[in-house]
Parts: sequence; C-alpha cells; structure tokens
Amino acid sequence: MVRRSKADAAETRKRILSTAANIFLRNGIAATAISDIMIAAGLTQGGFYRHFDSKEQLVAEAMATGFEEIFANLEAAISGMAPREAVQIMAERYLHQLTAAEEQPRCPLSNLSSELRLADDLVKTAAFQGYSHFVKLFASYLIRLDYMDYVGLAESIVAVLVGAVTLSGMTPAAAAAEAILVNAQKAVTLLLDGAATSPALSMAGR
Amino acid sequence: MVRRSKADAAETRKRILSTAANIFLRNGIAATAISDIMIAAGLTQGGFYRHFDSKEQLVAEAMATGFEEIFANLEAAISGMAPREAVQIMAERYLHQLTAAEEQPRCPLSNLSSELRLADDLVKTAAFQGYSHFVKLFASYLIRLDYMDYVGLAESIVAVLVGAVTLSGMTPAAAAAEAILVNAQKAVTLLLDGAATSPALSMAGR
DNA sequence: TGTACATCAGTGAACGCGCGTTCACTGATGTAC
DNA sequence: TGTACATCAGTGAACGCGCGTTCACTGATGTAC
Repeated sequence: MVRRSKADAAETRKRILSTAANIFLRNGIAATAISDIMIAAGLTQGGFYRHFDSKEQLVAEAMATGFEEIFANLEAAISGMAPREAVQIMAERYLHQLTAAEEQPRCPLSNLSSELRLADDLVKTAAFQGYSHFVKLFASYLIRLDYMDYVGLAESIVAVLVGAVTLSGMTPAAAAAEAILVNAQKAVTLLLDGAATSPALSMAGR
Repeated sequence: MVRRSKADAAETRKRILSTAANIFLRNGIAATAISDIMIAAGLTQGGFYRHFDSKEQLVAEAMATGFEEIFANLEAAISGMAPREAVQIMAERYLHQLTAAEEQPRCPLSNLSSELRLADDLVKTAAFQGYSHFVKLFASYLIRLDYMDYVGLAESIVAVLVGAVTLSGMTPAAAAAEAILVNAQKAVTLLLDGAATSPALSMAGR
C-alpha cells in the first residue's frame, strides 16, 4: 500500500502518538529515535514528516497523549468511590505505575522529569498543563472533604507522588524501590490527616 | 605545556569532575558533550581519556561529586542549629536550589531524575547512595526530635522536596514555579507536625 | 456516472551533522644508573 | 649529582556511527469536469 484515505491517515497519526508516548515514557526522549517509534508503529521512518514537523512537535503532542492516557486510567479506577477513598486509591495506583503490567500507562511528570526541564517551551507548556490537570483532579475530591486549602493539599500530594515514583525508579534494589512507594502512601495519609479542614463542616465529609 | 606533574594531573581530574557535575546538572547528561566539559575545564577533548575510561564512568563519578557539593553546602548552612530549625532551613535551601545564585550547587536527584533511571548500574548505584545519604542527613536530625519512624519521615520529606524541585523546574511561569516551592515547604511542616513522636519523650525535643 | 488528473500517505535511500572514541604526536616529568 | 631514557598528561585531528531531516518516487485516493 502507498496511499491511505484521510480517515486512515488520521488513525495513523494517533497510532504514532500513542506509540511515541509509550516508548518515550519507558526509554526517555533523547534515547528514542524517530525510526524506533515509526517501526514500532508499523511504518517506515520516511513517513514521519507527513504527520509532524519535527521531533519536538511530536514530543509535545505525545506528552499530551501520555497525560490523557494515565488520567483516564486513574479516573476509571476510582469512579463512584467516596472522596477520601478515591484520593488514596488514586495515589496508590499512581505510585505503582512502574511495577504494574507492561501495558499500564505511565506519567510524563515522573518518567521524563529532567528531560522536560530542558525541553523547549512547546513541550514545557504541555507538561505544565498535565501537572495542572493532575492537581485539579485531586483538588476536585479534596474540596468535597472540606479542606480549606484543597489546592495546596493537592499540590503537596502530587509532589510526594512524583518525587516517590521518580526516586523509586532510579533505585537499583527492588525491595528498596518498593519501600519508597509504601512510605509515600503513608505520607499522603499523614498529609490528609494533618491538613486543616473548614471548622463548620469538618466532620461532614468524613 | 604538554605534560604536568602527577599532582597537577590529580588536580586536573578533580577539575574535570567538578566541571562535569556542574554542567550535567544544568544541561542534562545526554545533551552535554565531553568536549563541552573539557573546554569548560580549560582543556582539549583528546585529554579526556587520560582520566576516564568512558562517558559513563565520568557520569557516575560526577554524580558522586555533585552529591558531595550540595550536601556539604546544606550541612554548612545549618551547622549549630536546633534540630527542628535545621530540618526546615535545609528544606528551604534545597527547594530554592534552582533560583539561587548561579554558583549554588544542585542536586542530581532533582535535576537528572529521569536520566538516572535509564543510566547503567554504575550510575544508578551512585545515585542511590546519594539518596541514602540525603535521607540519613534528615534522619539524623529527626531522631533528636523523637519521631518514632524518623527514617520514614525523612524519606517522606525527601520525596516532597525532590518532587517539588522537579515539578518547579519544568514549570514555564516563574510565579507558578515559586508557588510549588512555597507549598512544598508547608507540606514539610505539615509532615513534621503530623508524624508520631515517642510518647514518653514527645515534648522533650520541641 | 465516468474519466482524467492532481494530491499526498507511505517507502526506502541518502545527506550532513554531532558525538564518543581513537590515535600519532609533543615535550616536561620521573626514574634508572 | 648528572645524564640518558622512558613515561604519560595534554594536543589536535580524524574516524565511524547514529540520528534528525530531506528527497525522489509510488500508486491509491480524492476531485474537477
């Protein structure tokens, strides 16, 4: 085959993005060649520039795709839960993204952290939008638990989670890596128990 | 000059390591060429292999050098302080490593996080030793405040700090980046206030 | 509806650049006598 | 202590490989009439 219909082409583009997100999150951006992605997507490297202007553009869009995938996964896992339980399960699931099944989505914030700091503005903006989304996701549950500074608490939880996954990922011994995650889960509980709630309603959501 | 004395050569090696640590922490490992480092150290790239076997070996040793520099800096800043104050000042200083003066040392954990996960075992081992050292540094003060799980609390604080600096570093807007740091400082206080202390002695260290 | 042509998704090879590494060379340092 | 020689820190150029990007080409898709 040489030319596909417009619908096919749009699907190809999505496949490249999803494949790219997956490979970038596992192997890093700099270490991943465009040909790696194209071959994994079942194409040849020459076709890449029919869909994207440059690697940077791919990185920015793949980043957004990666965020969509992990947030969708997290939200699906907690649908219908009570707020406090939802926050804790979401934290637990996020913490174990590296040890979960191969297909499990990973978060750009934890897995590409230092490469994102050095990327161009297009990529950094995509990363920051992902961060904001993640904070809002937690905050939407925390507000129902009547925390006064629910955004600040959400930011604190995200910082613990991203730090723990990042540190756990660079730890050579599996047992030590797991210990970091377990401890982070406790830290989240400590933050949830310690943060100030609205006096008038503080017992309502518990 | 063409050949230096053994003492000069040893000094050159240290200079390469310190220069490498500095550049790696600012620009990333993959993005830094050996010639960048050698030129910054006032040498030509050909001389590199008189001191190191490979870039990987340099990275592992530069990592260790980077840890030494920031820990020495943190310890110097808190010498003689009361434990609780020491922990808080150390956290504050660590959090502002990216916004501090150009010469201020940076931490490999926060600045090279995702590149470390993908590095070889030599580098990962060096990174984990740095992490352990950092945890012990906090734990040595926390034990004096009678926290029951002072190691766990130290790990939690490190996770918050590393997460916050990492996230702050990838945030495009300076104000938002600063807000992440300020909030992390509050999270550390929350953890310090919320963690359990030994019942018999809980008031002694405060 | 059919036909002739333009478009463009995808191929496969090539280009050019930068990087890690190697190498022949220099001449001061270190050492054997 | 002096001398003759070996060593090796540092130079500057070159090599080879991989990567991002470009390009000529193919032929099914889409469109103008």
